[in-house]
Amino acid sequence: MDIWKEFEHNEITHSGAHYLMTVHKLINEEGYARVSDVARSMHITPGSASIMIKSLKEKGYLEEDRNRFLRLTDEGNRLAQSVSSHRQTLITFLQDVLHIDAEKAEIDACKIEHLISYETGDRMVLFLKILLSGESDAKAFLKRYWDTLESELKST
Amino acid sequence: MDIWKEFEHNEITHSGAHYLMTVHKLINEEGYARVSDVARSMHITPGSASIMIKSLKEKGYLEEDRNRFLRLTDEGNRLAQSVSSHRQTLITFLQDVLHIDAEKAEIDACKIEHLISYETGDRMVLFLKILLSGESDAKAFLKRYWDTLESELKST
DNA sequence: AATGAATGTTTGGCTATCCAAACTTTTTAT
DNA sequence: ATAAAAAGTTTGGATAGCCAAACATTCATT
Repeated sequence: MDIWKEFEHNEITHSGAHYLMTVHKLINEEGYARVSDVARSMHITPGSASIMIKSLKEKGYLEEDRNRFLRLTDEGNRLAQSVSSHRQTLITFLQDVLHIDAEKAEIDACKIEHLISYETGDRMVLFLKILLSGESDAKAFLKRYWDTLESELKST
Repeated sequence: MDIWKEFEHNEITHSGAHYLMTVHKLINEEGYARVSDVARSMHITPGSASIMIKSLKEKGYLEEDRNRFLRLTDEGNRLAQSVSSHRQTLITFLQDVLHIDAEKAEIDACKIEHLISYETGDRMVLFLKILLSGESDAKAFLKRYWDTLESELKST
């Protein structure tokens, strides 16, 4: 398969990832999540949510009890956590390292959180851990980057 | 607009970016690019290429001369170069810094090259320039990351 | 100029994902 | 128990982008 065609072949779609994370969030914050709760929270119509949630159930990421309360399966939970963790890692890198402003950092992170591989996610976590560890070499390097960035921004 | 819905709102789609980069590549390597050349190069049917190329012409990224040879407009060229440069930057970061293997690095880079903002792209270029400059602090930090990575990989 | 190959376009089908609106089912409150 | 509200599903329409196959056009060679 051509590399550029791999774009479609992901474990989860962007939309699917956000459904799972919304269910997770609602259960944590409200204690439960039904189709219409998810729809409200995501600002989509109940019709769209109904269809997408059916498909996520068929894919084994969501379950529903007798009273139509949604639950993440183990697989769904694993995926939601993986995507959330990728997002957090990316936001940290963009915001705290590259110094992209918060709004743009969130948008970029949200766009790519479900697309990066586990490997990339894991290595970024390690990379950031060491980069932000406070060790003198890391601190010196970061300062050099930030200073250079600042002077480039000033000269514009 | 909810942040997660921004996923769709990009200057160019993944597919569109690859059409533009293919036209660019073909013109450089073969001297010209027609609909069927693009289709062949991308391993898609001429029908799909015909339709997508029509839409890229309507969007002002491609032009066709009297003999149906395709050309990038200034806008198309700018976009193709921007996406290519993002890709190269991402590959460098993933491969030369994080030490992701070449194949995985290419796939990840290809998935997100058209999604990151100019700002992120620019800052990554600067970040990499300083990180890979050979200065002692950067070198020490990188070595620490690589050593830690290696010992983590060994312990698995 | 005529024929066959190459090239290009159109049509209908498929998946994903959204919306609006109609319809059904369940819950709640009287 | 019945009416209203809430929740859920279905249907039809839209966009993006792919394929297959039918169709149209252009080119190249005799």
